[in-house]
Amino acid sequence: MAGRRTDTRERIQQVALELFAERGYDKTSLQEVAERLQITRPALYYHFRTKEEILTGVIERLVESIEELVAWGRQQPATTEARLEILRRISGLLSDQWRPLFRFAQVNQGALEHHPKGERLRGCVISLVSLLCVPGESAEKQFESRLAVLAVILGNLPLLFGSESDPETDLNEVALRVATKLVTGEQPDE
Amino acid sequence: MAGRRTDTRERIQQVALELFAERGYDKTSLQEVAERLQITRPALYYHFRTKEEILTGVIERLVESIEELVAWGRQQPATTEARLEILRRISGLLSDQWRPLFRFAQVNQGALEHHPKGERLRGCVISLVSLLCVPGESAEKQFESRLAVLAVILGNLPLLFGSESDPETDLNEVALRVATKLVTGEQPDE
DNA sequence: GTCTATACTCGGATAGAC
DNA sequence: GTCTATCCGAGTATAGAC
Repeated sequence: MAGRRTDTRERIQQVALELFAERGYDKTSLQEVAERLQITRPALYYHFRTKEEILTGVIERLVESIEELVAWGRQQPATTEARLEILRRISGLLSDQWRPLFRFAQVNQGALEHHPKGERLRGCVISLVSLLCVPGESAEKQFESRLAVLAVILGNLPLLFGSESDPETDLNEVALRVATKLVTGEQPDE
Repeated sequence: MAGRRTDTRERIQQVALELFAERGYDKTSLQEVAERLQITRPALYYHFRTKEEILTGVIERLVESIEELVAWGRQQPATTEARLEILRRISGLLSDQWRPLFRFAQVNQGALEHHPKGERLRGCVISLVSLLCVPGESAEKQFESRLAVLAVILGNLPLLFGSESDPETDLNEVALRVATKLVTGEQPDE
């Protein structure tokens, strides 16, 4: 897993992620990918056997980064403070490194669903959303735990939750406060 | 807007909705649509000038049904009871008539984003999600109002919120209770 | 007014030359 | 490791049959 002479493979994946996130998987032609890399279309087929295999690579990166966070989150204690820390961590990643990956996931939701690796991706997204659930709890508490994670995620997608009235507010902040309330069971603390 | 002698046009839209919801817009070929209708591919072009125009028809149905609900919801009083009634109504529609339409919207999120009519669809989905917002309220309250609607919607997408531990629970019921709490500001009433 | 036959273009994919 | 040539399938356009 080392000593690759050129970096073409990685560059393809990077350009593909960009284009897939912008225009969507299906609407992105390999022609465009090749052009942006200054190579010809069939040249791509040296590095990947199929267009879908390029997708696979991008999905794997997404899956790995989520699984990493889930693994970390699982070995945190079940205290309220630790759970809030998990929420903050998710929010931080989303507004930073994860942004393009999540944009990609959102735009290509349909393509991901029919992809071989889609099952695994779905599984780890569920793990992420369920990270704050405690096994013994009631169905309602579990739903609230998941909703809290979702709230933080949605706080990073202004499209749906942008408040027309006052666009100044930091949506992330608001989402985090609402998620906190959901997890702690209402505690306005102000 | 009446007196069409054959129903081919409607049948195309119906079959298209089915296939788009199943396999996704891009992965559905006009060949498949035509085959399922027992006509030839070019015959579709008599009724619709392009594949995208078929999509447009499906989107319009979706938009209309949402706008209808939003219009009704907007003329409800701002009382707590009325807001809960709105949530119940959304939940009811989702688990019934809207199910295929929402599955379609979910699978084809990417395609919808790049469609001319996508803007309008997005707008009316935002209206739907914001239906319980009251203009003067704090950003937090508004976020919670939107989250309540989302919760009800998510309660109908078992994929993400299914509880492994006890799959017997009616997710809709749970979602509705959680949404109620969000709207009324915590009131366990049990 | 409704559909079929045919043909064109473009994008994904393969084989083989350099 | 990349390019040329080529194939195939899908969206699209048009002519014309009924």
